[in-house]
Amino acid sequence: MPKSEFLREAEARGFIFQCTDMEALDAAMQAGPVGGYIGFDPTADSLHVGSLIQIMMLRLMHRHGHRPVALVGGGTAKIGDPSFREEARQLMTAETIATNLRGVEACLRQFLPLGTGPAEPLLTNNADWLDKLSYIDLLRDVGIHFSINRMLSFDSVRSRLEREQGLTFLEFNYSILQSYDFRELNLRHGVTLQMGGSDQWGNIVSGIDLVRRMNGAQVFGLTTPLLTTSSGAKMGKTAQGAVWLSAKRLPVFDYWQFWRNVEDADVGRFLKLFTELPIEECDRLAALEGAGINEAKKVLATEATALCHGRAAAEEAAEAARRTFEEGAVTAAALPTTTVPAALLAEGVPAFRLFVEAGFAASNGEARRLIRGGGARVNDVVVKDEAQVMTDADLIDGAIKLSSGRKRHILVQPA
RNA sequence: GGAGGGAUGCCCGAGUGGCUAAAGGGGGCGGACUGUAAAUCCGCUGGUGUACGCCUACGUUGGUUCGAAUCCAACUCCCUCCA
Repeated sequence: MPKSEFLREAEARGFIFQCTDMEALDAAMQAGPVGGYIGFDPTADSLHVGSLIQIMMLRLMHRHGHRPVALVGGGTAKIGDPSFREEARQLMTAETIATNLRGVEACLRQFLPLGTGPAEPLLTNNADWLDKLSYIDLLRDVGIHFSINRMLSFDSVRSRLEREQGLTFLEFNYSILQSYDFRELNLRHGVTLQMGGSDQWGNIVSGIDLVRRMNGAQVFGLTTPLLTTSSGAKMGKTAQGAVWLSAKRLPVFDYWQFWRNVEDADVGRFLKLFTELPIEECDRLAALEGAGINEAKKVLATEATALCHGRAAAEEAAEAARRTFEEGAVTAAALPTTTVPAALLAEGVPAFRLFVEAGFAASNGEARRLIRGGGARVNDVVVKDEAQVMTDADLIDGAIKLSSGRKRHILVQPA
């Protein structure tokens, strides 16, 4: 049982999967503030729920007086992490990386009060040092510490080698650069802990080795469990795709809904991981029986959304959900909205077309099937005829509410 | 370098000349039941069109045939074994 507050709470909340040296890390954390970092690769212009456990970990550190460091992989993104991947990642262009970096940083800012003071969360970019490396120097200074034999033995790499897809030299170097990051952060900011998902274990351990050899410092690694839902699905994937943290990618209402629709069995676990309510409160809510658990889900949704998008937006989403689901209101201001050319409605547009415009169907045929199946509603009235024509006359408060199934709603406005 | 095997729809996977828009499963979407849950049951699941249809699709290209996912040739990629 760890003694430091951070590790105790992290363990109690379910953040810890593996640690390289729990006792020593515990001792270090009791002795004083520890700098710990997590890397985020800019593979898209927003992070998604899959990275949330890492972000929450950084917040948890901060709350306990340690210094969280968020590293964005502006440099490593040029290579792509091959760990546990079946195929090589598509290489990204410099412009894509730059765009993604801005998006990822914005996501991190949503959660972390960044600053430069010794106790404030720090944001760094490994392009700052990786871009400057010279190949020969790197080989001599860093390469000499890596054993190919050992690198080949990592699970994350082995599967790639043993199975079909090969592993290019480019990708093989990812691990070395990530290790080098640890060393740089240790030198520059005194970081002594690297955290990450359990799939990062191999990379983290390599980094610890490198820091010991190059800097002569003892540093630590801590991984979080791979999160799945109770029914085994990978956390954070929904029908629509990833659950994005950026409101540009996923409306706040939908983000709230994601948490609201979590399986019963996951509520307690998620409350502890993705909200900052006291553990006892999480346990109390998770213990609610039957339909009562829905109250816990609402708390989860609002709390988790508040951390991501702010309290006000979260409350608004909760209210929109209440009006939509509990009162059956036709329009609720905070529902996601989209626009269609005003001319469409002025001239009259078939309902199926509108469902396509709203993104509820990928093709006219799919929209027709939705209507045939009885799952399409306009202003809460089931659409019976696929050819039904919508016009300006269908606007209510300047918008038409489209619903696909019980749960997906959107307001369509002419523009 | 040599010898075999393989490439099918979002994924897995059946299919060896017409009955194949292509079995079955998964996933997804919708419906029922419920609690905006899970489990279960039902329907749908290439595009276009109201519809007979038309278009696109079984690694790529070309060929045989009235007709090809299925036969032939070349090419590309992958796997296994030998050296």
